[in-house]
Amino acid sequence: MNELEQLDALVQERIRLPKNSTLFRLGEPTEAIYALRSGSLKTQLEDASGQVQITSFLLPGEIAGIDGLQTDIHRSHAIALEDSEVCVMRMDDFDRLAAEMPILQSQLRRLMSQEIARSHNLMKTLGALRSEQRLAAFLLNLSERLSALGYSPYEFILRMSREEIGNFLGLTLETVSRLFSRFAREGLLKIQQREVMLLDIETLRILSGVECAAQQAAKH
Amino acid sequence: MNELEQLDALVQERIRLPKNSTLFRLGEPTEAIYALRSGSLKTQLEDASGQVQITSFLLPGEIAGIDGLQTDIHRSHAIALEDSEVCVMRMDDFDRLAAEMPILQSQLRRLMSQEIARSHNLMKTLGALRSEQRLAAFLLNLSERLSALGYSPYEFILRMSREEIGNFLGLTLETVSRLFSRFAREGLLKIQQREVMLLDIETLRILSGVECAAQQAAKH
DNA sequence: CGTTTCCTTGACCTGAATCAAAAGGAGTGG
DNA sequence: CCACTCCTTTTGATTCAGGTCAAGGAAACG
Repeated sequence: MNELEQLDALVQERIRLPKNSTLFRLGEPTEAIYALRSGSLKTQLEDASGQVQITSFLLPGEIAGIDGLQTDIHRSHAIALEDSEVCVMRMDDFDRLAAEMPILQSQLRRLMSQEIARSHNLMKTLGALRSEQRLAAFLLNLSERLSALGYSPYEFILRMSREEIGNFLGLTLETVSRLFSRFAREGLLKIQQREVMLLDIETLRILSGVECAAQQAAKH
Repeated sequence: MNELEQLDALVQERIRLPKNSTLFRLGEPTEAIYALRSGSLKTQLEDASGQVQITSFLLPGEIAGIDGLQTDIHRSHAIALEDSEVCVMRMDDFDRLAAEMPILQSQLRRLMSQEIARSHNLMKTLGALRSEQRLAAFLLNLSERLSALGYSPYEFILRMSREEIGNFLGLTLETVSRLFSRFAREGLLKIQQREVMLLDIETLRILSGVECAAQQAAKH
């Protein structure tokens, strides 16, 4: 029985989320964490001026709401990119159950640690990579996660707009669009609206920043 | 009191870190988390090509090593920016003690949640702000944290080089240097090498991105 | 259908990177 | 204490990646 299945056992309550509906909003009390069962979500920060930064796109099996456990107030919005369904794990129940099943605590710890690692990697993407590298890394990341879910790593549908991708990657929607066109022109992928087909994952991987390693290896 | 004694036992071990020494390195097993007692640290990711991204600068009271709890392997380096001292909390001991003191678990949870929030905010800085906003936000953040420690929020010493600030903020060292010069020319601060004196925190705050809110408020 | 939202593409501009040079400090050894 | 090197920082000149502005076009939607 894997971790998610165990966490699943803790859950009776489910919520259906129509496209564009919010699972939680910034400022609301944190009562639960949520495991995405189907569909996809985005989470985003928003400051006083309305300026938004998307901090993650979630796929089935991934967790929303583990920020905000500090203050008991959500620090972000979680919004469905398509009709979705989540499992609710109330923190009260969690704590009660965790008293009997200590492993739950360490599983939550793992999930949080994973989120920290993910955020740090994203900081690297935003701080150190150029636009083409960012988009290539983004596509490969999606591809891998979908693959882990049993979907094709080569062909998938983007559930988010160009603008959302751009916001997430620290680029404008025009730049994202141009990069898609260029990648398509160069034969790396095919893209039609939100349907993507990755044609040359190896080159994308090189593009995404691993190429430095290859270069350095070549020198020796 | 028993509990306090236990807590004490948890952190009896201390480590002195000379400047530039490493507390832990990427790839090493995660045996403990570390609370900084004095001095300052940086943590940084490093990929196969040697490309580095600094993910945090730590001040006394802050925690290092809570990434890596997922895989039991550190995903970053932690390096002392000056002679420093840390308290060691071995995860074995922590888990044993937490069985008797459940509050420890929730405290760790808070710390991790805090780190997630911090990373997300930084993502916003890296993804959405322009260079001057990034540096202003960086200085104000340092100022606030130092202030919380009882130091002056106006006058402090940067323990990191221009290059390290630039890396952290996704800028080049030249850009950081130019911004310091410009801020000084505009009377926002004085800077001499690594000694900073903030002269106009309000304007810095406006610069750092809150100005949008002010503008919007002004419209209504 | 018409309307709206999203995407693409082009022209142009600008903020920050890059390249280059010099100057200031800090540490070292004579 | 000075002369030396090394490292960090500053500043200038130039370039360029990506942003901004603008206009069409294609899907999606009621």
